[in-house]
Amino acid sequence: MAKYDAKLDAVFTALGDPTRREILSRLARGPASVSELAAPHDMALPSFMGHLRKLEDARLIATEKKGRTRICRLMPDAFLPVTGWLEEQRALWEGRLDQFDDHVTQLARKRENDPRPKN
Amino acid sequence: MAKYDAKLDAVFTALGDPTRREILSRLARGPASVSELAAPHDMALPSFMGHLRKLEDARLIATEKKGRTRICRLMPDAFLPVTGWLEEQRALWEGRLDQFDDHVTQLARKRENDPRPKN
DNA sequence: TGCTTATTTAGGTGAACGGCTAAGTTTCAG
DNA sequence: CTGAAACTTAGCCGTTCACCTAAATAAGCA
Repeated sequence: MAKYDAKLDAVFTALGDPTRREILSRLARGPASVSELAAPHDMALPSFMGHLRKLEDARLIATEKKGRTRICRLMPDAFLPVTGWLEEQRALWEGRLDQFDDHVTQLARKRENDPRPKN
Repeated sequence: MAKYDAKLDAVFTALGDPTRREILSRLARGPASVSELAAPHDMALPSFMGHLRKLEDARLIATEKKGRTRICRLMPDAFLPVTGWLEEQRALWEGRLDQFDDHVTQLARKRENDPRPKN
């Protein structure tokens, strides 16, 4: 477990910014050039490129230069560590609920055998 | 859609730190006091409290002061916006794949009616 | 009351973030 | 060959991050 940890840092923090999430949503619909991606974002290009950089560092996107334009595309597998971690957490949490259920069940059983021990 | 956006920022960036993810994993097994939580983390308490603060701001945990100790517990519902967003992305992505399939299918059909148009 | 435990507050540091402008570089189009 | 398009590099700026130490507070307990 926790094999993905190094990547989780990069991916989660990359997802922690609305601009970057919007970029991903756009790219989910298909590849696009930098300026196409940047157009809806009221931001200087260098700032915008910073976001692309982070997404690429986190392997959430890959880019390729074609002539003078750079094409970006989504790398959906990069979400796997994230969904994996969330799944782990859910398992832990539900495991805990099960224990709680067991506990309650056991209490109930005890009460049946020996009703109102004290109270 | 995107109703959760404000929360997504806080939750994703909260999850972007390994210390904070470990805290969540620990709390998935049940509530704990600040010092219990801090024990495995080689870090000064004030630093550690900073992490708890962020988790609480993101509503991933809730805390309550009991006497001189503060008890922390997981708030698993805070993951819903995250899983929701990931689900949205997956839907977009798969929608795109479907379109691609359609496109290929159409090309194939065309080719059957009119084999080797050029090549 | 006074000691100890469990935070909490205050404040400081260096690095990273998210934004900017200005000035390249590379490629395409005429 | 020249100019516009599409990035790219360099560098500055104020804020937030993730740490730290030192000192203050609050609550049990002997």
